[in-house]
Amino acid sequence: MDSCQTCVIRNRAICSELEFSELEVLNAIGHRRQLVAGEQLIWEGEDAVLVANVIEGVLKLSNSMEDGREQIVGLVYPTDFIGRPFGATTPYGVEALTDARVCVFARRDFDSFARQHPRLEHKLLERTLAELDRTRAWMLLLGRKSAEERLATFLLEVSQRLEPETCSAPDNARQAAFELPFSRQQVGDVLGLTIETVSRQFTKLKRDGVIDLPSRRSVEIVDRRELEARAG
Amino acid sequence: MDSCQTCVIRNRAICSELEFSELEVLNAIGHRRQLVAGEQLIWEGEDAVLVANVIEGVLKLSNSMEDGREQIVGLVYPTDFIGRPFGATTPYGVEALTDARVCVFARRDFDSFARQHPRLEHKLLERTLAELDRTRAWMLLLGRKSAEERLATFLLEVSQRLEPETCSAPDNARQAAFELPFSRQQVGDVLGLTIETVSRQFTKLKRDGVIDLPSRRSVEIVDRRELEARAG
DNA sequence: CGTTTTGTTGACTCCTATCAATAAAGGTGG
DNA sequence: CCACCTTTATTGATAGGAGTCAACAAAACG
Repeated sequence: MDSCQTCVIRNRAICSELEFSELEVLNAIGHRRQLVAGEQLIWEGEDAVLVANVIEGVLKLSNSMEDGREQIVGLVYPTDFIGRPFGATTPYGVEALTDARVCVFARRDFDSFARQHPRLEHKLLERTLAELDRTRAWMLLLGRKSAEERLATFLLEVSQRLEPETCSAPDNARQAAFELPFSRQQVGDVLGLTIETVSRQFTKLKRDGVIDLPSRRSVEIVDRRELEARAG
Repeated sequence: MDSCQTCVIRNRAICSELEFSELEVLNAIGHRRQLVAGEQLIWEGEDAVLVANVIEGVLKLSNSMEDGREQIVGLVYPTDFIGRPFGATTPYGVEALTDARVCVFARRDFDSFARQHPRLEHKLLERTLAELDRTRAWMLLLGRKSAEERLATFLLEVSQRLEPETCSAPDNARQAAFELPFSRQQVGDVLGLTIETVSRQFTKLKRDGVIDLPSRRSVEIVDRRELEARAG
């Protein structure tokens, strides 16, 4: 049952477009792994021994400094690819933010499989290019936006990437209400802010009637237009 | 004479590893273009009509906001690839910071050539992955580093990527003295700082004997160890 | 329930942005 | 080659936004 054939992300991850016979090979070199929230999959700077696909859950990629300062440099959602193929080391740590299921491969196995399957490499290239675009857009936020603009931008992005449990909604659906898979500290680590500043900005957006916060981790976008205006 | 055969970056760009016959095809669909400092090659958000390879010079990739705030999201040097293959739009502007020579391709021509040449796509994938790593490292700088740490980190990186005119030095040579291809404003746009803050940090590093500034655009690293310490 | 973790709020500080005035380079044309 | 003008960089004074430190509140957890 844990095979590519029954995989829920089968048609949306980089393994889509592979033929039946190819999938069997891929299935043989990879295996499923269940992660609990907070579990580390890859340590920053370690030899790049594995790569993976996210099946379910949200994970963070992060860089940190010796003195403890940390910056989340990427968030990965279902269908996203994790790890550093064709490289000696994975320059960022990977940790599950929610319970998660991933499909992991030994990097060397994956590398050689990929090199023999141009369609897979092409998919990976398209994904990597898209991720680079997203990352660069985030640089504008980190370099030039105010705390309020950062949080507003973040909430809008999360509402797009967090799809509803039910698959009935259209592909580009934006959720008005959702559960944040992040603590305040993690939101700070994504936005380059302290936890206190994040908290104050949440409070401000709520006080101004732009969002509602039914509970610690849940957010409801009350006035999307206004939130977009505040995103800069 | 303007052919791939005589190209100075022939063996270091994504076109390396292509065979003679393939190079001829590539040569036919691309052409050289000379840019003067300040010339815009691609506008932010425009249809992705062209991609290019940098032969000589330095160019910036930047994102900006309606109110004029700008963030440089990437710097490209000789052998680097420019543009957004397989995508509808190029989400950042590309402008030459120095006089530059590039080898440009219509994106559609390049896309179809690439899809037929897995070795080229593989090279492009490796480069894109490396660029993504560099970009993510930059996020730590933008999100968490102080002005002094940012400038120190920047000077160290530039000294690595700016190779000497003479090709005699080893591949990973780090220049102690070099000409910055950037104005103070551009340094600010890379680091997410204002021009005044950049200027003050330059002055401070000079006053402390870590660097010397023989002229506006030239920098000499006097105490690399100390500069590294200040880079965080 | 008590304990621990996480989040909020307040007071205050500090770093960087902003505003403003010079100073130094760089170009241009006589 | 030099005066003139423009652009770029430096420096100072001040303000403001986010960080820091600290107390408290509210969930979460056992």
